[in-house]
Amino acid sequence: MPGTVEPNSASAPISMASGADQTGVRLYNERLILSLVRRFGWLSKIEVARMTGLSVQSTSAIMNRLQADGLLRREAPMRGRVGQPTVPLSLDPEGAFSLGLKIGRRSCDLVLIDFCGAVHRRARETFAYPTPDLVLNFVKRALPSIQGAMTPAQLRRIAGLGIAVPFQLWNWSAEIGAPPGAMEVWRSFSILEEVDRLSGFPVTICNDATSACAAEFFFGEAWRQRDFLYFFLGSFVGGGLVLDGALYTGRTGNAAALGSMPIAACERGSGSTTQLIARASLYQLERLLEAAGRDPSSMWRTPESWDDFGPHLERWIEEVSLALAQASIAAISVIDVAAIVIDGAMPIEVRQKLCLRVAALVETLDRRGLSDVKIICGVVGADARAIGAAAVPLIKNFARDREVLFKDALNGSG
Amino acid sequence: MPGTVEPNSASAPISMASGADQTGVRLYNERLILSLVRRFGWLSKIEVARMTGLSVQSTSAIMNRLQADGLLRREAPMRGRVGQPTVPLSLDPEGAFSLGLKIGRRSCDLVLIDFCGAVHRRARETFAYPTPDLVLNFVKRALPSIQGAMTPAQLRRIAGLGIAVPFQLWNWSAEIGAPPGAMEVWRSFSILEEVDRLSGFPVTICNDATSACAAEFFFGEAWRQRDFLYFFLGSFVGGGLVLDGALYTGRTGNAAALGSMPIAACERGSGSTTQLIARASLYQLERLLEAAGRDPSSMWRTPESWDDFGPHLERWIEEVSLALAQASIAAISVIDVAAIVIDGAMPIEVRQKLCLRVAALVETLDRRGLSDVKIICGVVGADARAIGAAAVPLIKNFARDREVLFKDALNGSG
DNA sequence: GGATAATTCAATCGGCCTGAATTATTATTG
DNA sequence: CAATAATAATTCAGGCCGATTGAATTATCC
Repeated sequence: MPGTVEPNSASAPISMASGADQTGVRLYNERLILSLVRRFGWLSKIEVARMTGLSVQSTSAIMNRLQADGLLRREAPMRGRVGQPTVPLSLDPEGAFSLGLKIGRRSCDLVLIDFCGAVHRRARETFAYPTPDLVLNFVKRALPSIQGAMTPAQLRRIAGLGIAVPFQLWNWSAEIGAPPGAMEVWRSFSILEEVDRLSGFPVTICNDATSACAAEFFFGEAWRQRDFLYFFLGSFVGGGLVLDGALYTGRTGNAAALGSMPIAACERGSGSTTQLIARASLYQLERLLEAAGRDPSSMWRTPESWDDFGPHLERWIEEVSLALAQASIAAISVIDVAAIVIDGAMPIEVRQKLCLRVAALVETLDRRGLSDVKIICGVVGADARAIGAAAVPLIKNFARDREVLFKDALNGSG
Repeated sequence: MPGTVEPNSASAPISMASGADQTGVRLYNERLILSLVRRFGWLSKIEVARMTGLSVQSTSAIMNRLQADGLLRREAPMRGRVGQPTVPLSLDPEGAFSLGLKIGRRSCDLVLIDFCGAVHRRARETFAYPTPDLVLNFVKRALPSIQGAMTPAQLRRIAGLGIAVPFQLWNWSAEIGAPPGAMEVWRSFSILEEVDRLSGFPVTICNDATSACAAEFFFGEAWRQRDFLYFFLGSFVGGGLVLDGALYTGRTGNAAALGSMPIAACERGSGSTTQLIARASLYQLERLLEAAGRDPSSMWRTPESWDDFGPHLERWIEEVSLALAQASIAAISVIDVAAIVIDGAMPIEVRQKLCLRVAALVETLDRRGLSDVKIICGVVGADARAIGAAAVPLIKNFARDREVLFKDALNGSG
């Protein structure tokens, strides 16, 4: 019997792949244009048409629609050249709003940002260590207060609420400084569901470092890179990843769990490894300061100035750089990103020093077979996690996903 | 002056992002459907409609077109249930052909495969070490011979020629066994351009392990995984990556250069690292055998049976497993793939033993903060590089790229 | 007023969608 | 056991939506 084929397990994990239609095209083009405008600050319709390859007429129609929707804003026409003046269009900051909840080791923050990433309002609560009750009560108080200050029009434009939370809080509880077992509640507690119940708009959750990466991607300078890997040094170090101009969150929202990367131990012999998290986190600096009889609390109180930490800071930077350099090499042997961005809850000078040192150390390592990589300093800083948490709903709504439908990718099936 | 915005560097690296139109939708849906049929062996129009969310009418139109194009083939209708019988459609093996050129350490292969990955013809040349002349002359002889045996209709359906070549051949030349400096010619020699001149159809080039990954992705079993990381153990170990159901080749075609990953040295103290390539490659087994006074050439001659290598093989497997386990953990802390596939130019039993051992060792490592990962044995084996090289042009033409345009990803810009 | 550049108006095309009709099989029934 | 009903797969016809092409309009500088 010809053509009797066997396979077809038929146990299709139903609809894992969706077909496309015109509405998808519209959505795709709208987001593409918004991304371009975000990226270049402002653009004229003609420039957008040239960049996208869309016809001027279509571009015009789409951008007029976006303007009518309040997402784009007409700027003052630019005269001086022959012909009708260029009308620049830029993002309207009031085009959308988003909330970000960052849950940290000793504080949590709730911020309201606009479409351009500016922080409009913020609330903060500090604690010895985080518990679900503390966080929820904080949200219950802070959320109405923030919403109360918004106009009805603004309220309608809230895209969602993003949560940035360290993954597996219950691990590393000793390092957090919580009593043994105190963090176990987080294992079964769904902060997403609880906040969802309180808020009334879409809630997303993301690893805190991936959130920080989202901030750098959407509002920072790193968009100049098409792909980049991102380290955020908070109490614990973590990471994020941007691929093909889109934030990569992975199956579990835990993509780029760089803190868990094994790093060859420096001192000990016998090829043992320790996780990056135990080598490149801020809590190690805290330990160093404590061991030297210093009060480390200013680390967290004034993340703008660490001028008086002296040799302890230097020592920490050196150790961290070594670990980050090794992690960077390991990472680009998995994904050949063009750039690695380093940011953290620390003064800009410290971040810059760190970046330079990592860049120098990377040069000393065995890079045979690897493409070159730039080490770049993040620009958002300590707030990146909260702002990034808020950025995630905006990205979900207004940034382009992985790109398809290249118009020049012709000859499909002939 | 209100609205005078500064940025807009205007130095737009012209058209980095293309807009979408209906032809893109068509292309996308065609490729999506071809991928689904490839994946499930055969599917009826109704099943495809259900999986994609496309209307039955559109699905029918698209699949009829693909059938008219010779890419899909009607199988015998299946009776037995109420209603009109189901007509299964499967890939037509004659729908497309592709050529793969694999350049290796001691041989090069040229294969012709069909749309389903079956090898129709092959040619091989062996040498002490590869030189551009040897390879080009081989192609000049083998290509006409292979093409000569094809019908005109088949010739018209050749999608292209893919080249699989180790990256940076000039590094590791000592390990290849070439005289010092002999591999330097490769530094400036563009095999792509030369073969392009000879062949007349589109030529692509790809790292050899990424090519092998392409074979596993397109023809192997690993498509069951949406994302996976891939190790191929040849003379040198290398890797590949599949993300979101698409082969990830990276900026340089050198994505997942896993061979360059730093691995904590086992014996030596002081936290030094060595590249994975020096820990998990077949040439180390060759060295072991040579050191034991054995002739290692049967390794390459009979990659189906290594029965008599005894304890040397065992020792090699143990060392390689340790290195691969460490590399696996490092890799999933960068990308949280659900599965890691291990394949290589070795007997199936050896591959299986290796996979089991790696899986066991992964369990013993510190995986805090990481998602679980399956270790899977590749099914293609030694031929994966040549077949994969040929698969690349097919993938470029007929597999879906990164996916966008989810129909259910609604609410774009309200 | 002429050249140039930005923008819009009008008509067409391509691809998917909805709704109705057709076809081929199995199940039911007098 | 033949006629009819039920079911499933497929196709035909008309409409919608969004991008395209071509022509016209507007605003500036020379």
